[in-house]
Amino acid sequence: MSFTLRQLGYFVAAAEHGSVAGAARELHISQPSISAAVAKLEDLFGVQLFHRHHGQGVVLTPAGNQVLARARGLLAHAQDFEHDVAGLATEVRGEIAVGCFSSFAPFFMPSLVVAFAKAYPSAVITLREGDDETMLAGLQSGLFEALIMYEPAARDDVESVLLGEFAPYALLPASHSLAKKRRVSLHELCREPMILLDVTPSRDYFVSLFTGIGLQPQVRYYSPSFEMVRGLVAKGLGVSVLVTRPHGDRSYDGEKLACRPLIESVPPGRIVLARLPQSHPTKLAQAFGEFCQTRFAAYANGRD
Amino acid sequence: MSFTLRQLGYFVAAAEHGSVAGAARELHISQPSISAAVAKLEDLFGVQLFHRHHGQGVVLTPAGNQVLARARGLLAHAQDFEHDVAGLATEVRGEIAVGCFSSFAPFFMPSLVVAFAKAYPSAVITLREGDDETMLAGLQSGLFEALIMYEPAARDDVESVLLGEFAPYALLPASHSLAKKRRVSLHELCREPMILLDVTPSRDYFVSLFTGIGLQPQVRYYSPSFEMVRGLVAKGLGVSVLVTRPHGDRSYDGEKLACRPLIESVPPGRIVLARLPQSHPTKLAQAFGEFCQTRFAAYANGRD
DNA sequence: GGAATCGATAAAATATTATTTTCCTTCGTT
DNA sequence: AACGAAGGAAAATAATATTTTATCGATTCC
Repeated sequence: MSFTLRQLGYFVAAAEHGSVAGAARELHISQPSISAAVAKLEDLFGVQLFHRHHGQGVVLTPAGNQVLARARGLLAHAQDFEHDVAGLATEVRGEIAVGCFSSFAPFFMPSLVVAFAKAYPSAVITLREGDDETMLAGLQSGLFEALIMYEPAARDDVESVLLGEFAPYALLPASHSLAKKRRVSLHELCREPMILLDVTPSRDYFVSLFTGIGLQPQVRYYSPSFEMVRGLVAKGLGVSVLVTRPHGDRSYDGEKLACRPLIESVPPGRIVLARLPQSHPTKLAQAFGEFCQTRFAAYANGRD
Repeated sequence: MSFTLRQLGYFVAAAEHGSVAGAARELHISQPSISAAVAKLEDLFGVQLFHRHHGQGVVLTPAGNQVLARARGLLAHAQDFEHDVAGLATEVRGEIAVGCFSSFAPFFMPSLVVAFAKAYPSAVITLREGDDETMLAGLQSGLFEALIMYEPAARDDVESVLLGEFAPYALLPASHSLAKKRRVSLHELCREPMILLDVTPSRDYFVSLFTGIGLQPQVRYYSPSFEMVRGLVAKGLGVSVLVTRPHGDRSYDGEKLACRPLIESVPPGRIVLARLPQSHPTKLAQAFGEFCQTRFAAYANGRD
């Protein structure tokens, strides 16, 4: 690619003016600049573009005419390109890939995607979900720009903002004696067989609720499936502690469940929006971040 | 237009390699060149294009991905442009505007255009005709690239190559006594009333045939129309001298004409191809010039 | 732990682009 | 015919960009 967009622009200007000097005046540059640019193009292309009529401007050769038409097209394309790219930094549009930790993806993401699409019609969200490590790796490798997940251990290559804190609750069979109380304590729960949602990093969080106050839960079943945990609890095989809570209080096979707040004041589950530190994020990425924050704030007000 | 095609190319290469250093090796330039180009683009666009993973290449940001797609498009367009323009200098295609002196345009141009179009199917000839001065002015102003005309007075801003020499002939009414001879002399003709084709520069040429040998023709009618001259001669109003000769020997109103060679050896009418001196003519212009020369050479062999 | 790879940076060298000045040609005017 | 104005080209110089040659910090692989 030997020629320059600038040279093409000078050539087009000269052609439109029928005058090198006139084009120079319009572009606020010196006349020899244009003269040199045109000469260089002619040399590069091996084709004479103008007839020089001394003291009386320039006239396109037929070849110059054909070059002019194509040059205009290319310059227009370049301008479109610049406009589009500049738009990425200044307008909320384009595509944004978002990741979400699987466990709570179905609780937040569908409505969030819809609401965001409504707020920013010219933006497109691409969604991915997966386990904690996969998602973090994907974020780092640029697979997506934003990741909604439980607050990870502090790291310098990922920055995260808190979206909301969600208090864990006890999950009991509806018929369980503890279900008669309005609130249950971890001490009471710890006497029951425990059914643990076996997903990183939730697992460690749930266990830490007990160990944090010196208790040691008796885990009877480990399951990586949220609904499996609910099913096991519903059938009376044990109790569990969870954070996210679906709308209905029945397991997939129809058994009734009871959710009760914990008596103890425990550290809540902290859901964050994680992003790679970027010196120049797109406007869309910024808008998505702000949107998540305000939306989760509203969410917290409505629930807590 | 602040960015450069070169910068875009470097960016695309880096994106394709997932590595600044790798792209540098492929392009046979130094690694900092690419690093700087990408940094400049990011600065210009206000958008981060790559995530830098130290010691492990670069990964496109989602924004970078969108820029990449458009950059590829623009670069492809630029390459097409370059290819097309280069083709003007190396291939016989495109458009060429050709002028022709009206007087003999209908004798040569239709078949010449057809033959040229057949020889170079991807070339297009645009044809114009007019009087001598208009045509020369058009050539100089770049209205067309080539001009077929009678040899003009020598000038330094137009170069011309001889296409063919055409001997003038005497045009007589078929019933005229001179028509009984195989050849006629200018002296004999000069005794008849003369009907002169009144077109520059033909007029001066025809008169000079007589004055060149000390004769003074008695011009009865001046007409700028070739067929008018033939009609007047056919009706017995006088005789004429012409160069171009149509296929039939009848005037428009059906009267019969006779054409006879001149006895004297006179300077022939010289038809030339005139062009502006161009340092870099298109391949098409060159091809047209050569085509005209070979075609007129064949023409001369067949006729003279 | 050490070698190798990758990307960013600083400084020097090189190219490219702009500007100023001057010259030459052509055109319109006197 | 002479003159000045306008337009373009050429040469010299100045200002910018780009490229290269180092060098550094960070990371991965062995």
